[in-house]
Amino acid sequence: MATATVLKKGRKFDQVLEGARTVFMRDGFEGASVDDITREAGVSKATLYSYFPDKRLLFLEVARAECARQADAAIQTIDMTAAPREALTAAARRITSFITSDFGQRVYRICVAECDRFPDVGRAFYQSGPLVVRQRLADYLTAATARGQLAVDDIPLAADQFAELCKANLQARTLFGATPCAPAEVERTIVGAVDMFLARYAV
Amino acid sequence: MATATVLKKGRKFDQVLEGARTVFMRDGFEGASVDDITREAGVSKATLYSYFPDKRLLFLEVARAECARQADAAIQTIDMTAAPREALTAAARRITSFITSDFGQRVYRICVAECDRFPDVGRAFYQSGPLVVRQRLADYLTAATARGQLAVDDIPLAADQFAELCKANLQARTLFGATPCAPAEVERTIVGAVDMFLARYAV
DNA sequence: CCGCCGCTGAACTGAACGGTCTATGTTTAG
DNA sequence: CTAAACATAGACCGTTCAGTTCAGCGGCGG
Repeated sequence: MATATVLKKGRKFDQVLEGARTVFMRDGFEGASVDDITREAGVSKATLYSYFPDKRLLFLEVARAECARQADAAIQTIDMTAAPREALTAAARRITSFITSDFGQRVYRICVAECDRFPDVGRAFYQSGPLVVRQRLADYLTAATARGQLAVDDIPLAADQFAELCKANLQARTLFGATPCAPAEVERTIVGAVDMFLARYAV
Repeated sequence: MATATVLKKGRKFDQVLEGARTVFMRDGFEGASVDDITREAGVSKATLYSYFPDKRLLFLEVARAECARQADAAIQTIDMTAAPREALTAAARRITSFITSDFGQRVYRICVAECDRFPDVGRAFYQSGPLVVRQRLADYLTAATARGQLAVDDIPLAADQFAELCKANLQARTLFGATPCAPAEVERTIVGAVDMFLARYAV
């Protein structure tokens, strides 16, 4: 990759990136100081600045890597041939577990906070997260509809609706720290999402 | 109110709060400088610090006021006696218009970003926003179910589901600035939400 | 007319932070 | 073995910013 070649110059490159990841994820962009990052990475400031021209670019690189990681996690495909209830339940479980995970929450929080300052980060997150999920779901819905297992007229809308149903209450709760989400509640949300979706789109 | 009495001392109090509101909403907590706020409020720094011991407390006060304002807006009640389709459509229109509004988006963004540093802000937002909507919806669903117009078993879940369906794609899109949301799309989301909800819970 | 009180505006402090510079290893080529 | 080239640590610099201080101003009650 051209950009990576431009950046990567020494053996401590990954160390810097890893330290930056830790600190940025913990403290956000403004909250993280470059000194913290060097300490965390076990690297000197000059070393850091030899790899990245400034803090902003370092953050963008970390964000890009996180988005890619998220895309990888999301791409674990839905079983395209499974019956609707099974396929949707499995998908819902994946989505809810990401949303309630510490990692998912931190990424979301930072992207929401910083995509004002860094529009690229917001777009990258959206495209490598929600959009991937939406596309996967849409693919499945298309296949299932073709097979006559579902009757979906507006596929993109249905995909969005299902993804959103999986979040019901869970995302807000974890994000604003009102009360922790019990596993039973997650399960209830999943079943509720699948039931509602099938009530609307089953043949 | 006891706390207000402790704080309020002079005629420029509201001026300070208003200026702080403007700047915090525009720039967030870290992004806002106290000097900016005094300039915006047309007030000296000493005056500001005579009302609020520090920036953090000032922010909390602004956030509390914003949450209250949001609660007021949300409280405009659903017509409890209307038929499901009309009542739900009206509710959906209120919810979507708040979500896609500049104001709603800013409040949400700031709360998500800062509720790590200020857990109180997160909780206040949740309780005076999503929770109020949820309660209103639950009240309506209870009434409509009693009237035999709907058949909802798990009322809190159904309320969350409906609120969430209204966000489908709209919130993520506006938040991450991928592409603006056309009014037609909002309408499509509203109709989709109501259709799906009724498919699941109509008698 | 006096004294009080809220307010002003500007100067100041101390700390934090992004970014740079220099002195000191460390590696590699000849 | 030596010297050039590069990597590194961390002191250092300039700036920004929260919060303080203080001398003075204007209006209002007594």
